[in-house]
Amino acid sequence: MTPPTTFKKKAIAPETVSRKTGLKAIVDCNSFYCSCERLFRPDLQHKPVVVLSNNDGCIVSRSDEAKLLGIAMAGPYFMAKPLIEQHGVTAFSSNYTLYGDLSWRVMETLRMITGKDKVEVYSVDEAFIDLPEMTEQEAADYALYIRKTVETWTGISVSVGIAPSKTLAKAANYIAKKNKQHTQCVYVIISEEEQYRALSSIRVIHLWGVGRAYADKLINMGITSAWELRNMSPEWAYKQLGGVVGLRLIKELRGIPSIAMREPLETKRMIASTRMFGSPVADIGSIKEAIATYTSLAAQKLRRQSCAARTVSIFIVAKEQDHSADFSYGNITSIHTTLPAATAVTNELIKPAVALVDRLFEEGKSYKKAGVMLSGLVPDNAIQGNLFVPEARQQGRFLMSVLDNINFSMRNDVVKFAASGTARNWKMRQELRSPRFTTRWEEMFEVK
DNA sequence: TCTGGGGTCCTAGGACCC
DNA sequence: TCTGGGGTCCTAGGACCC
Repeated sequence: MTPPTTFKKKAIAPETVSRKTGLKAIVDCNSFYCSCERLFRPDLQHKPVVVLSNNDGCIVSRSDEAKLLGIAMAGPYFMAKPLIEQHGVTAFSSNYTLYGDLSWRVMETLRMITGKDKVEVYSVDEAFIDLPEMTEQEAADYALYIRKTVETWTGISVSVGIAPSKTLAKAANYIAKKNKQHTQCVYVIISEEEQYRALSSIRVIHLWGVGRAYADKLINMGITSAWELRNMSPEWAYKQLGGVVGLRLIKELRGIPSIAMREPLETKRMIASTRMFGSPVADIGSIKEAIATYTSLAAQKLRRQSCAARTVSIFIVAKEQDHSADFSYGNITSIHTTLPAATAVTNELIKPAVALVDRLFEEGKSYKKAGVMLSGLVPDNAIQGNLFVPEARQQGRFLMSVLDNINFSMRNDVVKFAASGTARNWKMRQELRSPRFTTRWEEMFEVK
């Protein structure tokens, strides 16, 4: 079984061997946030529903009925408002506590069906699943089984795509969603004929890994369908589509898995907490309160993944003076500081973060957004073993875990740091939020 | 008047080291 | 006057994702 002596490390490209690697599934919740809201409002079944982003700024989820009315995804709420009122669309502010809980139930269901270590949670409403080799028919049956089980156990409807690679599975999922009656929300791409049929029907912009910039470029070159892209050479893709990224894309489209399944317990390398303000803020005190609050949020996330941070960055975004400016290129200023030692203790992060505000804030300007980023993350046990960490630090860590538990089970603002302030005139609008049915006793769903 | 909030990966270039 | 070849780490910026 030893390789021939002439074997050279780079001479043989293993991917040309086309080994049998099984299949990948992507399970994607249909209009996830809307589905969550409707779960507790059966009267809204088959009625148009939208869910808004933080601050009620954009539309981030639309039911099929809302899509049919022509309400744009990620469009500003105020622009869609006439359409929403005209058709009696129900709008909700986002309720992340509720969505997070339902997401967990969906993912648990998938883990119970397919095995704990087979599921890679990709986002709040999507997961990849590692599957063994199957025929096209077996895969279709299995996809249907997944869909029905998740729906029965959680009340959330999902679409399932199955293919040899993640990118093809995403493409299959796209077709499943596009054509719900016909596909029953499942689609499988395995054989070359099927790859041809499926990819010919998909525009490049709808591929996973192709965004606006690349799509424009491809269309300018006369490449419009996913099938045409698939048939370009790897060398061409390397040159035109961002090096190894493009190379991977082409391979994946040919059914050669090149994006690996991720370890389930992988941790984030950077943690951010940022928000728009409810209304523009011009005094430094309020900005500091906001930064302190975001820092404690970020610190909670940090501890949840058992890490500590070495670098603290903050940014603030000034309100544009002229209205012609493209809003996404706002007047953003940022600054960072490196701590003497990594920490996960909230007040050790708040202090430097708030100090940075003094260096960024300009008197006379008003601001619409601020944020905190924690990076240079290291596992927390790396610091716990440090002999030079004073006793007080250990106590600080204990206090933090108590605080996290309280905040998890009670209203988030019951316990907070004094630096976060109490007036909170900068906080975001959330006028249309539904109750946290599944995680707050006092807001639990009532059966009549 | 009103436009989200997270993230990831990759590349290039500079500083610095041996 | 000559001025290598490798490596690491960091930062900025671009592209993408949900």
